[in-house]
Amino acid sequence: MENNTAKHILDVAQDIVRNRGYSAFSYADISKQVGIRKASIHYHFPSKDELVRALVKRYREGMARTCAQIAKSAASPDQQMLQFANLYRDGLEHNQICLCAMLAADFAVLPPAVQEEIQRFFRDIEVWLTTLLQQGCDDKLWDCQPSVEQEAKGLMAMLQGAQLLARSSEDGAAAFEQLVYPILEAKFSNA
Amino acid sequence: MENNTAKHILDVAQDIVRNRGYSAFSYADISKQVGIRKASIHYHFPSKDELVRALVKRYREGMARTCAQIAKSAASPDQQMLQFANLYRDGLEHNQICLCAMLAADFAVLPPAVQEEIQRFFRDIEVWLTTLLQQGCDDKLWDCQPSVEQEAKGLMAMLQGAQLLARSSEDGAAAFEQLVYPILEAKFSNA
DNA sequence: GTCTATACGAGGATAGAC
DNA sequence: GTCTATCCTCGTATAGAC
Repeated sequence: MENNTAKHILDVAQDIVRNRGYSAFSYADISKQVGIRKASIHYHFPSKDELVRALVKRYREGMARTCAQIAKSAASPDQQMLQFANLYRDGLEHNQICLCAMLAADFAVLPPAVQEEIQRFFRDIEVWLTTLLQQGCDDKLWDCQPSVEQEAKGLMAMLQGAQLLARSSEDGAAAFEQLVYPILEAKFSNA
Repeated sequence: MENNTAKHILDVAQDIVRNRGYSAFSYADISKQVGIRKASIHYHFPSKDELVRALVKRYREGMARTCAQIAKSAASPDQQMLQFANLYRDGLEHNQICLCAMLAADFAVLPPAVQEEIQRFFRDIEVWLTTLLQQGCDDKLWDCQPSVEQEAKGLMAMLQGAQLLARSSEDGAAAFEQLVYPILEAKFSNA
């Protein structure tokens, strides 16, 4: 139980940013939810830029671990694809989209170090998806046209976009499911 | 030439919001670019909420007109689809994504009146795309699975998501093209 | 590590002169 | 219609006591 204050701050900050965006989150918000004063946050993270940079880095590394676990599981490619999509759906149940999807929208106002973390996140995801698609093609389950790379990019775009669209629905998670699942079913089932 | 100040303010505000988001735009920004004082903006738009509401309404109506023009043109369904996609690409040349895509990310911090405008925008787009897809299916050009409605949702999601992803690339317009065009080609060509 | 106190700028908004 | 002047709140950040 090494649940220190720094982790608590990042947890709260992540909730706020995923829900409201980079420009609309403040030390005051964190202060209230963590239960310490604004000034105390600066002890753990000297500036807002540093805080967000650490936040995105942690998020990216966590996502990489989660994806690695999915990949090394015994699940079939189509099950892996569904597990991956579910990562996005789950956040929507609390009105949260992917941290990096939100920050991609805010890209123009981000400090350069954070911009680089975002780019790396999407690169990692694209590589992971490409690998999964390649496996499905090798197993003769799927047929990726015109290429696995192209299919991976298209899938990423659809998932990111579906989250955005789901935000403006009353039940975001349901809207996401209705949009994404039939498409995944049609393209990446193993029936 | 009835290019009054109110229109100038909205033009500038639109550029800023599409580039930086709702929370990161201010009266000071508009003031500088329009060449009037902050206080003068309040004469045209009493509050920030009113300004953004007028902005989204104008954007939605303009988009509806543009789409109507595409629909009533002599262009074939696949050409219409390309023209539609190009609307999104064009903004990226100035680092701008669809106003409503940006505001969908900021949805949680928007005043209710603006939220309703956003929802209406996406509804309008979805109806328009569904109509186009239905026409293509009627003409035996395309085959929409599992349904035209589903295909329309998926297309919207991909286009919105492709814009987001393109933001973090150096050349956003090029990244958008490389992601979207091959997919449109594969699905909605008339060859 | 967390606190109080404070600096300093930027935010939206209003009153009233011109 | 646009200006100056001003208000009040909130933003990040720092100094120094405990």
